[in-house]
Order: sequence, then structure tokens, then C-alpha cells
Amino acid sequence: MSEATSSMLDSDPTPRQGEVLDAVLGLMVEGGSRLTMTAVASRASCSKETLYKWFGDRDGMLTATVRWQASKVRAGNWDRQHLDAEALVESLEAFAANWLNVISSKTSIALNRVAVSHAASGKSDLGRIVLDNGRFAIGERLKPLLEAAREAGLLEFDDTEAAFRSFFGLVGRDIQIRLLLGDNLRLSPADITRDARAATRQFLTLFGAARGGPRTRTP
Amino acid sequence: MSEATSSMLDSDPTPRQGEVLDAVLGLMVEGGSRLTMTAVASRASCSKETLYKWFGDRDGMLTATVRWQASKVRAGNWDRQHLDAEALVESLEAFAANWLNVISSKTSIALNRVAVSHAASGKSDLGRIVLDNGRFAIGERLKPLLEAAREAGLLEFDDTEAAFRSFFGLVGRDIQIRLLLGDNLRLSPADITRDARAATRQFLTLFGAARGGPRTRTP
DNA sequence: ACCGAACCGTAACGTACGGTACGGTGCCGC
DNA sequence: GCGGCACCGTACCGTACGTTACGGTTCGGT
Repeated sequence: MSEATSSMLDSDPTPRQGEVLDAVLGLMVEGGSRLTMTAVASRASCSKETLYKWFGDRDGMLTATVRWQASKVRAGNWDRQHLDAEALVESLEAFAANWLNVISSKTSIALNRVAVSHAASGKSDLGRIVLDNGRFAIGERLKPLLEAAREAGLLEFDDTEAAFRSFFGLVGRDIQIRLLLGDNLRLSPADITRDARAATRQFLTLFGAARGGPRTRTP
Repeated sequence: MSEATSSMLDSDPTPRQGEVLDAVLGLMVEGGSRLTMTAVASRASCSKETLYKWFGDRDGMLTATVRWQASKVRAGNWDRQHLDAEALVESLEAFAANWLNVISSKTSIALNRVAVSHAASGKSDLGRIVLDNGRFAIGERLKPLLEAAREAGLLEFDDTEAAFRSFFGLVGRDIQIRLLLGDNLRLSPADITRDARAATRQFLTLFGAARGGPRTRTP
């Protein structure tokens, strides 16, 4: 009881526990109704007793799974050196493409569905974690870039949060909600590249500095 | 079995059936886990037998509920006469405010959560209906306005669908996913008015026809 | 070699819930 | 009045699933 060696309430999972959580992810992706403790134990070749010993209960297992997945998708940051117009465009497009890749992945869709279902059932634990590691994490990583670009005279805005939310909207548009609701929207890598470019261009049209800024539309 | 007099597979619900579906909506809004057939029967003061007779099974009841709610939120169209710049701004702001009101309503959040959960469980029936009556319905209603504005020389774009999706993203941004995931984001009527105005202004910056100079081109 | 801890596989338990059956009640047409 | 109908309330059934318990196996420490 007292020991936290395997309770997994705050420590990182062991490799074996990671295998189990990957099994949970696999089950989530394959179809929602099959996500039962017996199915997890079977898939992961472990006993249900072990699941309860490690994760406490079903919610604890789902929470650990969400954290586990979040720990795997730490995306790279932007290059902090020599921020000129071209580097800004490149960084914004990279952020946009990365975000589109995330939200259109099977894993993200399944995870968000589970979290939305969970949020509907009162306790919004999973929803909070998903938001913190998705929407808010990318916000905290992108906002320094936006502010550095403002410092460099490349962008103009008053409210960093508002600017980020506009970028978020231009990139995501209706994609995430459509995917969550089961619309079979196909996003090829080429689509993502094109959409990321278009969103970045639109964002620069809205927030690019007026003089000498990236008003240029060079393809 | 008997004829489709009360099977509700395609006909409109009777007033009494509407009461029952309102009870379902109320239960959905109050908290997801309590949405059980017994709870619906109790709330609506009807027997479970009647529920199964009217709606077939639980999924049929949920589907009827989604359709029922959709039939209640038919929003007004724009004024087709004399479309000038001011009328365009007004119509766009009205669309944006209406959409923000919809997606931030308790009912819409609950309904979308149920539909997302349903989409996770294989059959995407509810998700399709929600999309058709939400995202796609507003698209079909807004696109004629956009094209009329293009005809009138007020907007410039090649792809109507793409223009609409940009508008959709500028209006919705991160609001819907945050609400679905349980973030307690408060949207006051003043916020909605302000956000609708801001989104419209941004949209016109991106797609407004060049007035008095080649300030922007179609992105 | 022995012990205990960790773990696997499986059986068992309790409950929640979808779905069904049945008796009782008010209402309609005749 | 009376048979039929639609409906209410409730008891009931079967199953799925979360949770627990238990016997058997592996393995590291002494």
C-alpha cells in the first residue's frame, strides 16, 4: 500500500507496463466497445489481477494510458536562432503539419473519443489530461515563437493567446470534430503539407507585420 | 410486425413522443452515465415497453433524440435581397454568433459527446446525423451567401468549400473540442458577439475583394 | 535448495443495464 | 356497458463487465 513502486500514480511505467499500455492503445484504436479489462489482459498477456495492482481500477488504467501516449508524442521545438521571415514560415508550417498529423492519427482519435466519453460521465480527468498534452501543450510551445517573431518585427498582435487560437482554428478548422464523429476524412501527407502551408499563409496575412513583413506570397 | 404508425423510423414524433425525447435530452445534459432506459422511462413517466415499442432499441431512441434536437434548431437564413458590404458583414456575424451559441450550448455538448462515444463503437450512425445537422447543414446554408457575395464582387475565392472551412475554423477555433473534453470555458453573450465580429473581420481580411487596391489576393 | 515476491491464467461474484413479459388503468368506438 | 387499444408501472431474465480470489509458475536472493 504505502510503497509507490508499482502503483504508477506518478512514476514512469516500467517497460512491461508500457507494453500493457500499448495493448490498451491498440484496443482503443481497433474499436471502442472491445475496451474491457479482460480484453486488455488477454491482449497484453497479463492477468487482470496485475492490472488492478498496477493501475488501481479501470479509470486509473485509462489515465495511465493517456499519460503514456502523451509522453510519446513530445514534438520538437523550433529553432531559436536567427528568426527571420523564412524561418518563421518554416516553423509555423512545421507546427501546423505536426498538429494535423497528430489529430488525424488513429491513436489521437481513439484517445480523444475515450476522453470525451469520460468527460460526459462527470469526472473530467481524462479530458483535462488530453487537453493539457494536446491543445495547451502546443499552445505553450508555439506562443514563444509568436512572441519572438513579434520581437523581431515579423508579426503584429496584442494578445498572444488570441493569435495562437486563430492559428489553431486556421489549421484545425473542422477536421478534428469530423474525425471524432466518424466522418471518414482522408488526410494524405500531401494534404497535410498543403493545408499547413495554406493555414500559415492565412495566419501571416492576418498577423504579419505590415512593413517588410512576410506579406510576400512566394510559393 | 405492425405498420410504421409509431415506429418513428421516418415520421415526425407525436407531442407525447417529443416529451419523451426531451426527457432523453435532459438526461444527456445532466450527466452521461445516467442515460439508461430505466432512467428515461422514469423521467418521462412512461414504461420501458413503450420506449421499445416506439424506438425499437436504445440506439433507435438515441437516433430519434438527435433528429428531434436537430429539428428544433433550424436557424434562419440570410437576407437574399440587396447584398452589399454591410449586409454581408451582418450576415457573417449572425452565422458566426449562431454557430457559437449552438456549440457552446449544454445540449449540443451533450449530444456531441454521445455521438462521439457512439462513433467509437463502430457504427457511426449518430455521428453522421450530428455532422449532417451541424457542420454540414451550416455549410450548405452559408455557402450560397459566400457565392452570392462573390458574385457581388465582395469576396474573392476559388473554392467555396475551402473558404467556408476557413470561416468555420476562425469562428470555432478550439472552443468545441475544449468544451467536449470538459474544459469549463465560459462564453458569455458578449464574448460570442465579440468573437463573431473578430472572426468575420479576419475572414474578410483573408477573402474580401480588393477595395481600392490590391491589398490581398485569394490565399 | 528454499522462500517469498511478482506474475499468469482462470474461475467466481456482484451489479448494472438492455430487453421482455405481465397485470392494471384510462379511453375510444359501438 | 363492453371489448379493444395504448399506455403505465414493475417485476423479471440474460448477459456483459468490473472486480476479487485463488492455484500454479517463474525467478532472484540467501
